[in-house]
Amino acid sequence: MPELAEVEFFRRQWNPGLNQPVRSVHLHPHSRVFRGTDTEALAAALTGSIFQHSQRHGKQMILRFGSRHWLGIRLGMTGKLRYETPDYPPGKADHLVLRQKNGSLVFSDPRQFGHVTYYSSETIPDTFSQLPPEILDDRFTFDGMMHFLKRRARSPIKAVLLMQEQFPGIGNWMADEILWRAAIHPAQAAGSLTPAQGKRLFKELREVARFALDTIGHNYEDPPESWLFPHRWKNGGRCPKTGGPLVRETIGGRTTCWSPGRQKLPNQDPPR
DNA sequence: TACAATGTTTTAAG
DNA sequence: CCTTAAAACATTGT
Repeated sequence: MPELAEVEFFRRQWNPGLNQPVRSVHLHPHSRVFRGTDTEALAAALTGSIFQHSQRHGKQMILRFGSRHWLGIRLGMTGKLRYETPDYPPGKADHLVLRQKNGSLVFSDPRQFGHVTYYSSETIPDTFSQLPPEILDDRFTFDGMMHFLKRRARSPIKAVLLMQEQFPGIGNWMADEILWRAAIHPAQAAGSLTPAQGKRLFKELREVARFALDTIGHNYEDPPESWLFPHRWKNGGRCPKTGGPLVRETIGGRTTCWSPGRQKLPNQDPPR
């Protein structure tokens, strides 16, 4: 479910528990979401510790408990963070529940593509601090982006936008929204973008990320009707810019929506 | 029933 | 070693 701004929204859901001790930890030890992590150590470490801080980078979150305990959380397709009552009874998909005096911090994920990892260290784990720059960071540069596109020259631009090592936080709906705004066909080869297309892509990446964080990140409201977002899953949906029909097709392994009247493939082999 | 879902990770081929 | 495409993961809803 979640991309950049949705992850930010869910991160905030646990804010009521900040600066409060965790009284007890409830988890399903063999749940897939804990793959590769020591659940006994996690439970022992967090019991009695204070929830100090949380931050997000792309779709990843890191939370600090006490002085040397960290939880890395990724939400996968269906993960959520919720704040429930102190005696909230965990449901089937509630893999982790941290009980506090005033409420329960709940991580749920029916599909279990999400991931919860426990780290013990004085400082923030390298796996988090070493992540590539976010879209809105000054270190995310046009030249760096174009270099990455050249390294993925034959892949459809849609597939390249989903690569977290260059575009942290971008997911399926954001990629479609950005390409639609930039008037680039999602199947166009990443290495064939003109400098002008690159400039538009770079601009729209930043604008969509900024707007999404400022709106969805706070209250999960849907983007406005003037965006592609509200129209992209509707059968018979129409492009808010051209009024023409929208098309859906699998590109880069994901269902992709675009406006053929606006997003055209460059002519490669004009008929003789 | 069959298929698709706002996501990674692994596997295999070129 | 690098890029690219497809399958796999597990569950729910249409």
